[in-house]
Amino acid sequence: MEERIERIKQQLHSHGYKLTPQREATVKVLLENEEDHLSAEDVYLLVKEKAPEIGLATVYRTLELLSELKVIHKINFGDGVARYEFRAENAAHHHHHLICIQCGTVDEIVEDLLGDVEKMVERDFNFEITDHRLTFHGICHRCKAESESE
Amino acid sequence: MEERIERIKQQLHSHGYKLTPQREATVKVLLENEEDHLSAEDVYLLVKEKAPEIGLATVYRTLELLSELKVIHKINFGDGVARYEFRAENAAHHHHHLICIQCGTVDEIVEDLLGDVEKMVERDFNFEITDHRLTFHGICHRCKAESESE
DNA sequence: CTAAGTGCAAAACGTTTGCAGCGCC
DNA sequence: GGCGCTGCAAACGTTTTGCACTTAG
Repeated sequence: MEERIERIKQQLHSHGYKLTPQREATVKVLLENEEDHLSAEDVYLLVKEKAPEIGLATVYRTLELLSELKVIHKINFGDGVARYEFRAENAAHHHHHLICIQCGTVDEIVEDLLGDVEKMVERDFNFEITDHRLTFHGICHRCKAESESE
Repeated sequence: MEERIERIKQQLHSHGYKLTPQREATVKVLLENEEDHLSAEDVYLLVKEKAPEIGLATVYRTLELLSELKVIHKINFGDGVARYEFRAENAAHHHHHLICIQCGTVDEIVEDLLGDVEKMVERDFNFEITDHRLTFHGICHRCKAESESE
């Protein structure tokens, strides 16, 4: 945890930015809730518990800054709010999302399912892929278990 | 074109809705620009050329209605605006998007690349897939050709 | 001292909604 | 003459911005 903050601090410094207390609080919240896909509002409320004087705008500015530095990733599941998650350190390491249409939970698949598909797309469409997004919508194992036990 | 409008008219009627002039103008714009992925604002401006008296709210309501009837599909590429495209007639027929980060063009891949991947996900994660979204971000063949010729 | 960073409030953005009026069966 | 549909304007929730103040190097 500490060393990850230290790393982010260095990334900020190398681009001429500072790790202010507000930014540090925001990063901590993101680290502590790495499993979830927090919205800016979520982050704001959690940060406010540690540092009540922080403003929503600062959280937005920090999230945008961290996105620019590619520390976090801004994702959009189509529900009108942006969510944020840490980026994998090694660029090749992709992951995907399973969104439950019943309970709304977002699970992750950390395996890279698209290696072959990407190669095919690059070749057949002469398209140089820099990133991809893959989400599955459906019913998660929890909701399936629940409906079966009824 | 005419028969497609007729079909949509029937779909509306079968659910107790009418094909009003405003709705018809909207559908026509969607049909005429099927290649593009128009935002609500885009549709509004194009419809306004044919029917200047139309309101933006009506366009939104029409697009929502057509989405409900599964005539069109609301998609979100993460740029903050919803876009719309016609749905494939046969539900099994998926397609995916190639978004160019240089020129912004959205191309389509009509092949279903995910058949095997879906089976794997359903089995390994006990997740019942109802839908999926796959987009690749990168540099399209046009921009690649352009940068090479410089 | 200077520039970056902050909090607040106001603005902007895409989208939705309330409502009075209109037009079609 | 009732009801679906429309246009307008106002409201909405999320995100951005302008500005004066604070802080760190």
